[in-house]
Amino acid sequence: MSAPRYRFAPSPTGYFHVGGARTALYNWLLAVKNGGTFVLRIEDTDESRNQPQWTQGIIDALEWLGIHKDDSRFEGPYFQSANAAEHVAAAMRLFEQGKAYFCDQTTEQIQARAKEKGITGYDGHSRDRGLGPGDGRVLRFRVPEGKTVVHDLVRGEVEFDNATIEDFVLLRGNGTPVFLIANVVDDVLMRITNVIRAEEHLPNAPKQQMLFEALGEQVPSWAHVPVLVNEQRKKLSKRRDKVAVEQYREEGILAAAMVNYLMTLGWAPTGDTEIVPWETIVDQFRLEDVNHSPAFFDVKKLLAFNGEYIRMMALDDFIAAAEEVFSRSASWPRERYEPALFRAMAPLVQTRVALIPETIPMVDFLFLPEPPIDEDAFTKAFASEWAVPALRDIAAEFEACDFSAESLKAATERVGERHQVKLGKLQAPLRVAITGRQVGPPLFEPIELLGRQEVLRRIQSAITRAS
RNA sequence: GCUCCCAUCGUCUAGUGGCCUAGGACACCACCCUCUCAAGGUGGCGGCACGGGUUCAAAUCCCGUUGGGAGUGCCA
Repeated sequence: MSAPRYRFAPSPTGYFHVGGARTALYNWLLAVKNGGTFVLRIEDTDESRNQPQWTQGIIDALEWLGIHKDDSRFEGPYFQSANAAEHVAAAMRLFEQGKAYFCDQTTEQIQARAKEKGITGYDGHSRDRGLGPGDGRVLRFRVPEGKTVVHDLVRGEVEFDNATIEDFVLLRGNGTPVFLIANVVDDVLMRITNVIRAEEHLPNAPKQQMLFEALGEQVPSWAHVPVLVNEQRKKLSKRRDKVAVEQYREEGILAAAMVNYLMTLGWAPTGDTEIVPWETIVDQFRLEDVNHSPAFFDVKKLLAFNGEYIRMMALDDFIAAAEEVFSRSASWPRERYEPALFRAMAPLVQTRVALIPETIPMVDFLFLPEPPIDEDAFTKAFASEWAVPALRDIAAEFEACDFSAESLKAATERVGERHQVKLGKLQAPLRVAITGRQVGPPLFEPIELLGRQEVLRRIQSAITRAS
């Protein structure tokens, strides 16, 4: 028994679908677990659609997910379009053996006859007309009588009556192969032993199985995993839904969180938590355990996973990740950035973000010359008549205290007692004065970091603004 | 229409005939903690689609119904 070979065959589309990410992960996981190989094949019979940057996009996305091109278990990328000659040769072999035949019927003619007969699809009109190859003639597979049963690792045995499968096209009128045959021939060429793909391909399985058999080749082991759906329970589509993993990545989803989340769709690790390391998933995952029904891709839950992963990060890693995001942000005040200030704040923001980029509005006020005032927050915070007088008192207290977070808080509390306002309420105008916003990380630490002069200036500026 | 697939809390799932008055996670709600917001802690809400069988026993097996989905291209 030779080592299994799993193939992942995405189409070059310019973006990497989360559903594709999931099947890629399944293939990779099993290849790793079973000592096999992960074979990447860019699947398009049309050479012109194989854009190099799209292929690179797929490789980058796989890399991000932890499927590394330079890993010894990774093979490819191969390009389906490169094998066109082989595809045609195999199809012609089928023709010579009488397992396929040429047909000159146009789509219109086929439809007209189908309508007349009250059937759908092609009726096998040219089966016994003995046509040879010719311009505009398609080569169709002569579907044998009987039944085809597909042994599927996730769904068991699926039986198809061959009578319900029309004589499908192998070669187009212009002589080029269609994906059904190209796919099978490539699988043979690349010695693929395991096919794991989305359920939408299940209806293709009997057709391809018949081709493997007609070609005298070993049928691979099939596994069709359920599709990912949106809240309307429809298959995730580029038009309607956010499906590009690149987009989630840009928004700050961590690879580990994405991988973990994707793996909990249709499957779950043992125990009371779904947040588990990749090694555990590899260890426990079995295709046979994958659910049979479609799973809703829940962005809210993905975000929750991401928050968990952020909180699990070591402080230094969190800081590095945040600084990476800062460096890519157009609005980030990079010329005034002080790493030490952020380092002091980082532990306070780490528990407050679900996405790394959310760090920016939590700390930018430290580095901006003026706090970015949120008008609504400001109006609300200064609505009470005690706001301005209390702030004046706070300024006076701040002037006198030793300016540690602790004493700043104590000072503010004293002012609160004087004005009969709880700290929870009193912090609102102070917070807006300092940070510009009504919510954020704990207040007194950044006040300490900002320093007496700047803090008093911001308070004064807020008082002026409110009057 | 035809073919195929599917059916446990709102969502993702555990469950492979007795351990199930169905467990966990996300979301939601309440309380605790608390300088806002989070995080954390505690508790709560909430489900086996329906109808028949089989069995001493069914979420689990069988049949049917209903409801969802996918495919139905000289796309992949």
